[in-house]
Amino acid sequence: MFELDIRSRKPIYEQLVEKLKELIINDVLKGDEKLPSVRELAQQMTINPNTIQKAYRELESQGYIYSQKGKGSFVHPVEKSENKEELNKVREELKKLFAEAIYLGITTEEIQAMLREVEGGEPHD
Amino acid sequence: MFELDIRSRKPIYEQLVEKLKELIINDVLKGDEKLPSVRELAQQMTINPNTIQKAYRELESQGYIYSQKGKGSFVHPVEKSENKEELNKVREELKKLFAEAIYLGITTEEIQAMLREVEGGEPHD
DNA sequence: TAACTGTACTATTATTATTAATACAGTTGT
DNA sequence: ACAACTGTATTAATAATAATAGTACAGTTA
Repeated sequence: MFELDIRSRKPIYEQLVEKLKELIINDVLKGDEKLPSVRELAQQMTINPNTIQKAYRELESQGYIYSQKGKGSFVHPVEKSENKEELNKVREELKKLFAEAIYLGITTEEIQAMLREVEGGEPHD
Repeated sequence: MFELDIRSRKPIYEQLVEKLKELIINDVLKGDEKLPSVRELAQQMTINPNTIQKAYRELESQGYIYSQKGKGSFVHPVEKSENKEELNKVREELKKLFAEAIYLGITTEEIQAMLREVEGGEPHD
């Protein structure tokens, strides 16, 4: 499914959250698609089930997946602008990053080009 | 100078790095301006000097400040696109954030508006 | 019923962050 | 030369967090 950097200083569960978020955002994992079960993924990656569970719990609280006892965990289909907290967090991060990028000398033209590039590749329906 | 969230799960030295970077990027701390000494800042914030040093070391490795034995630590004046590693890291983060923002339903128009906003407020010379 | 699911809990270990106490070398002003 | 600053380095002890291990319970499915 993906790989983690075991010797990174970033906690495993955080890396898991990031990677899964990426897959969901890039529509590799489609809406309502079932994720590997906690135990299954744990075995695949040879890490502890509790660590997977922690990542799933985090993803759920951020609104990216939902879980049902006995059934499994699934990708939360996007209903636009649903998670307001997450939305504002992203807005804040964008502003910070823009300031940093400009500070480092990245031109607004380049930034806009990157935006168009990402925009073009994201018809997630 | 600023405040840290002592009960955040994010390490103190990381918070320090972020805050200082922000001040530098937003030109609150000007080029070649002297930062508080390791011991001084440690006393002000009632945290250990080693923690400050760790943050300063990180900022130096990222190219945001420079330090001189016996003299102090200073804001590194920007010579555009100097730190290529940092540049590419920011580019990568931008792409990820764009994808996430679009996924969450933020329009490209809004993103462009935010960019213009930040752009306008950053004549750091 | 058997074999799956998520979830919760406690205990233990491993890893990392933070503090603490020194020490040394360079700078600055007196 | 001296005192009082600077950054830097090192070692040790403690605190905080991440990760593992083992177990249990409730819901689902065939």
